[in-house]
Formats: sequence, structure tokens, C-alpha cells
Amino acid sequence: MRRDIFQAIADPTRRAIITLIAIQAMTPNAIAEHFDTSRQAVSKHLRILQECELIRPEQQGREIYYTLEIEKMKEIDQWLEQFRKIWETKFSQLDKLLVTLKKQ
Amino acid sequence: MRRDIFQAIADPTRRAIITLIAIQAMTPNAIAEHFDTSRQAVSKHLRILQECELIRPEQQGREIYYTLEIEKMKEIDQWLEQFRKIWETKFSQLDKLLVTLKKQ
DNA sequence: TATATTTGATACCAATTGGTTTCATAAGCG
DNA sequence: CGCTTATGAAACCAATTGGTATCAAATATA
Repeated sequence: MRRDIFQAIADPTRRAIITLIAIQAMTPNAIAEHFDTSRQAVSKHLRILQECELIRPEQQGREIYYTLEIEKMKEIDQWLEQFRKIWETKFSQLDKLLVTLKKQ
Repeated sequence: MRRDIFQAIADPTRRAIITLIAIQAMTPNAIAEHFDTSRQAVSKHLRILQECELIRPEQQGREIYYTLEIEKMKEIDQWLEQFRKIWETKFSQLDKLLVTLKKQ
């Protein structure tokens, strides 16, 4: 039950939910309408997303609007940072030159 | 069995393997030495990573060196792009000003 | 107040996952 | 050639996953 953000975005439906509510907060029913799956299934996805603090519920009467915690998404960005360094230097001007020289 | 990159990075061991071979290509045995798990378990992770083209095997005698396909990592970066737009504009100068004004 | 709506929680199920054990294959070495 | 080493593959297993069906609670509405 140890949930992390990488496990959360592994499921395509959850990724779609994230994208959906990134634009505007939505209720579980409204979200479920966008998918083939049931409301209950969506509700379970929402719980998982909430567990790792990717989304936040905002009660409004009997409806609950789920908002994306955009800041949490940065954790993925931070993990990517180490690789971004590699792919940026890998094709730097100097490297390109060396590759060119090697081929000659 | 249709694997995608998000499913691949969901497992912490696989993320560690990716980080490990990002620095330099390694053999399954060498990789397994870095973890508590067995060589066979690592082998299964490598197969999954290879299936979604995140790593590439390079046979060298009876050893196989696995190399990270750094370009593939960009797919995660591309998916993040949509959110990066949000978190960059969310705290832009104008927004900060509006928030400040609102609080007063 | 009685009924409908919105939602979460639980029990259950089939499929998938990550792991181990065991075996097969291929390459190096005495 | 036999033996060791490096590796993948297959069979099996317990735990987890994503789904459905059903129920309970809370809020709106007639």
C-alpha cells in the first residue's frame, strides 16, 4: 500500500484523470463521464491519486471537486533532472564535433 | 502485456536500474550486485525495460551490456510538458501580483 | 419528512506483478 | 572435450491491481 507518484501515473486512466482535472477541478461523476469505466472505478483511482497527494478534494455541498496539486507533479520533473543533464550534454556542440571527427 | 514507459518506471527497482546504467552500461550480474534481489529478478526487470525500448542490450562475448536509451526518457518529459506550462504560468509575475492584491 | 443524488467503503473476482526455483543455452577456460 | 560462467526462459506462487456489485452516509429537493 506504499503509494508513490510513479505508481500513480502508471495507470493510463489515472494519467487521463490528471490531465482532465489539470484544466479545471471536477467531481467524480463528471470525471467518470469521460471514461468507459464505472464511477466506482474512477472513485478508486481518485483515492489512489489523493493518497499520494496528487489531487485534493474540495467539498461543495454534496459534491466534491477534485483539484490537481500541480506542485506534486514537479517530483517527476525532479527525477528526470538527472537524465536531462545527460541528454543535454550528450548532444552538445563538442560531442557532435567529436562524433563527426570519429566518423571521418 | 502491452508495456509503456510509465508502467516501466513505476517500479522502484527498475528506476534504480535506469539510474545505474545511465552512468555506464552494465551486465545483468553487475546490476544485480547493487540490489537485494536475485539476478533472475533483475533479468525480468531488464526484459520489461527492453520491451518498452528504454534499454538496449549489447552482446560482448558471453556478457551482455545494457545501455540506457536516453532518448526514450524524453517521452516522460514530453508528457510533463502540459503540466510544466501550468506550473510556470500559475506562479508568473502577474499571478503573484493578483494573489497579493487579493490578500490585501 | 420521504425521496433522489453524490459519494466513499467494502467484499469479492480475475488478471497482473514481482519474486523464487529450476532448467537450457551459449561462451570462455582448464 | 568437460567444467565454469553469464544469461534468458519457464513454471510456479503470494501479493497487488483494477474492476464490479452492493451498501452506507450525507446532502439536496419535492
